[in-house]
Amino acid sequence: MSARQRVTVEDIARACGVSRATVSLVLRGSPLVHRDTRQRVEEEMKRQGYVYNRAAANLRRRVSNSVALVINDLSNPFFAEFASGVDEALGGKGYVTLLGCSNESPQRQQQVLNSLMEHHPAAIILSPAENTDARDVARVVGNTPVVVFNRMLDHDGDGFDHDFLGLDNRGGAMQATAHLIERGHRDIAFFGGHAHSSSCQERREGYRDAMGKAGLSVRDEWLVESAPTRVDACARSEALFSGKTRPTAAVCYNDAVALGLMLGLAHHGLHPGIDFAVTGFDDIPEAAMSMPALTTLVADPRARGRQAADMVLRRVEHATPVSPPNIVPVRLVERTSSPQPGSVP
Amino acid sequence: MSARQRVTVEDIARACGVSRATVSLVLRGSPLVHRDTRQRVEEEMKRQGYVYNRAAANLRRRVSNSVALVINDLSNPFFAEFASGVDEALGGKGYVTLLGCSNESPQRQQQVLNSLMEHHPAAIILSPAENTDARDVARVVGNTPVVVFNRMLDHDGDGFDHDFLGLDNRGGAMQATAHLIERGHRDIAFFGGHAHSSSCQERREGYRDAMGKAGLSVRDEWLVESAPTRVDACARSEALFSGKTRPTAAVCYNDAVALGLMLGLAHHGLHPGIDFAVTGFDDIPEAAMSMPALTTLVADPRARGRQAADMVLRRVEHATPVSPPNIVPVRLVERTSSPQPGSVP
DNA sequence: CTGAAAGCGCTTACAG
DNA sequence: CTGAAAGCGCTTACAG
Repeated sequence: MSARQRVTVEDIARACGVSRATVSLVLRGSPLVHRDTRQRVEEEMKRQGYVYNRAAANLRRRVSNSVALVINDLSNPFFAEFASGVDEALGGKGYVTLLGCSNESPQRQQQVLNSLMEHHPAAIILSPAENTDARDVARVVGNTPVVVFNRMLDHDGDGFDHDFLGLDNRGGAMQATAHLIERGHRDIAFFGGHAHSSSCQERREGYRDAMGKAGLSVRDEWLVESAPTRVDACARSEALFSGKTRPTAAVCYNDAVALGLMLGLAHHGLHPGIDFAVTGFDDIPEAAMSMPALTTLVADPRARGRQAADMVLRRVEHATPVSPPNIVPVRLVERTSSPQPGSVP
Repeated sequence: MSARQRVTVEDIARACGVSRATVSLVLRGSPLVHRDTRQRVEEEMKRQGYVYNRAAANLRRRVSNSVALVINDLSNPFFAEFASGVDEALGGKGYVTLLGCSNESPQRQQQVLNSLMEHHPAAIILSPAENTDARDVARVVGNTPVVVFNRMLDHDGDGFDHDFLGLDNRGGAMQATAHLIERGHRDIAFFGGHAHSSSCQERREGYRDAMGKAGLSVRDEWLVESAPTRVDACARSEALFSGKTRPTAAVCYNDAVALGLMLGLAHHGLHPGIDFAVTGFDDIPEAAMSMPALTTLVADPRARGRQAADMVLRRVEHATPVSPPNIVPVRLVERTSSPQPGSVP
């Protein structure tokens, strides 16, 4: 009673007077074993409190039922929702999620990947830290299938084969910009994000595309960088009004930035949704609940999480080759934050 | 080249002309092996791209380096931060996080626990779904150390030994209520939360304590339930004004509820922070950024995550017994959402 | 349908 | 310091 011995198939087999193989067949639901035998075995397992040791089984079968999920920033609701979607889909298919957080540090991410690889996951879902080098990732993951989410890696393509799931950043920003132009705005800024990140670059391109197509010019002082967070966006908001031509609207890098900007505007005596128009990107839950409600692009991170899990499991289970990048369209949802041009001086 | 054989200690041993035991000693950093031998082995491992199989090692050593983390709602920033803190602390101590999400469903939680148990985690950190029955949890976790976070389980104490980490809900709500009383409010409501949840009950008790101590009465219609989310709180906000004595302030179940209420007040033409006072609970990042900034209680979920990880690892590594419940004090932070009584009719 | 044997990749005494 | 042997808990052919 003291030495807490784990109960194994051996114990069950002995108690039932059958061999270990038979117990194993019961465990795996084989039709080979007689239903009476099966029932006896199952009752004995319950009686002794047997719990399957999947690690041992996986070792013997040379398979894995874990998937590593490496997240850059779990405190960002966008990625938390994504993670939740991944876990939901993996769980539904009998896989277990090995979680690792990089907190946007490529060094930490490398450690996390190394540590998770020791568990030989069947696949890896990587929402990379900013400035992740594809060659670093390639070195550690070996030939484990990888799907990269949301951001492209630096030096991508240098022989690191992986799936990619991302949003149509360019198209989304185009939609947002076109929407503001339709509303009558001509002096439109692009606000927030780190200019070196692939998603920011793509969104800026979409913005430029739409501006160019409408024959509108883009002023340098209308391209304002910020960390992709509410706090920094709020702090940087006055930069929008430092030039001589003040914009009447801003396409924001994402919702967090847009909400931060709205707050900053309020501090400057401007009323977003009345005398300044703002759009976001992502449609986080707060977007619909803000005052004014935020016009934004629906990215549905939870669905993206399920999708990433499905992509990676398809590769694992059907040994399919790497697919071309999977770029998900985003849909504009109009709310009250993007009115017609108002009384901005 | 085709049959992707995994490289094992055997391969390394053969290539170096040593035994598997020697390679194993190198892996585990034993001082027993000569430094030249060690170096040869390490180089060979690098050359062949060896990756340690920790599952095999754990099986042989009869230990585990994984900890199961079961989260009720990852899309809630409070729990996402908590999860992030757990992962950070576990990773720092060489453990890996097995993630599972219950999405507030006790049934799903049971499945998740069952699935995670097959990996024989060293410990379990459980942020339980509402209405989780302690006996269900006890049945599946066997003698694995468990720390329960944030909410008490139903039928707790019936022989299910576990650690508990929670917030001082009662004390926190007392502080918030006392703060409003100090500001001059007398008609104070308690708004939001599910009345059957332990945390809501405790917070309501703290509220009643403070009201009673100040000789103020609590009216039934001032106890308003809601789901602990922004959306539902917003929808339920008019219930505050259905009675004949309208409150001038509300102690809210948590920040999400407080933010939702503020929005609902705005829809009713009330200006929170000017003619109605509101307090929250948790201090989520949005709290400081809202308009008006939310007076609330600092719970620091990320630190709580690290703390939960430390608690559980102490039990695992030093085989310490279950501790008494660990109730963390919370600190009031005063912001602009809780002014003196205003012009409420 | 069931049993005996081998083996997944590692570690642990036990000799030398 | 190193080698040979046994074993963690399971599964997989292979016979019967």
